[in-house]
Amino acid sequence: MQKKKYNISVEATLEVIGGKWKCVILCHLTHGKKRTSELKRLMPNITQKMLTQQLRELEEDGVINRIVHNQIPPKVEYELSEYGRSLESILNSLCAWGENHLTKVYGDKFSVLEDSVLNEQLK
Amino acid sequence: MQKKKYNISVEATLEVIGGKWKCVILCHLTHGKKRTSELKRLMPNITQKMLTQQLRELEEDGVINRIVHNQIPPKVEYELSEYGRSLESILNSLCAWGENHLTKVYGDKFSVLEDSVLNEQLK
DNA sequence: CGGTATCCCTACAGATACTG
DNA sequence: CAGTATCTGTAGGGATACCG
Repeated sequence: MQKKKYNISVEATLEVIGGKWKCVILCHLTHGKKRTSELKRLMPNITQKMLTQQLRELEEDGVINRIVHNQIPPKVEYELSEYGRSLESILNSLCAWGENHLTKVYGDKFSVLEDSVLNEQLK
Repeated sequence: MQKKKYNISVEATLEVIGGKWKCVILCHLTHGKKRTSELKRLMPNITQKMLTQQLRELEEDGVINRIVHNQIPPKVEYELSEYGRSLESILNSLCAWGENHLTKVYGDKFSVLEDSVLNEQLK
């Protein structure tokens, strides 16, 4: 058997977006093309290693594009591929559900730090 | 700080449905109430320990209900809670995307084993 | 049948240092 | 800036046995 067996189709989805950071990365990319360093700032808790690793896997699965600008200093950008954009509505739903969930759990004042508050987080 | 900090709201969603088996369990429950043993048969690769653990966490987060029938032999059923049903459209989308993805990757004949083929899988 | 309790191990991820 | 390469540690999860 060369093909992996799945007992339910959602497992195939999870194989693509189920990594520890993949949904988060993809969500950020729904807001547009991002440089590596931007992603790192957007995810203060991810390590360089994990970031690269997860990006590679997402690229292999065809949901993101890696754009290398040949220049010094290096500049690499990532964006949702056309195929990856087929995940956009799911990603948006996931974000929306999370927001609503936080409101439900913590009340109106919950602590999602959007892109704005990143300055003081750079430990 | 008593509240966990999230850098993006999808992290809150992942906290609820991001466990290794949670999406799979929830997908099965979108098809209706299920007994513990049914779930185990639907997920041949999950261990009793993980199944119970994931079910407990889903229950704590309020997305599933645990229904205990006081009888011998014991009978316990799980179902999506009302709150959990707010995840249904996401779960369905995840399943649908996975099906489409498998078709894309493997062609029309892919190996998702739906509920039907479970007989010969009970190793 | 459904659920605990143990033991145990490895795969994943963190830290650090280095390269082009 | 972006990305490797090592080393290391730990906690997530497997196997097994047992309980109500």
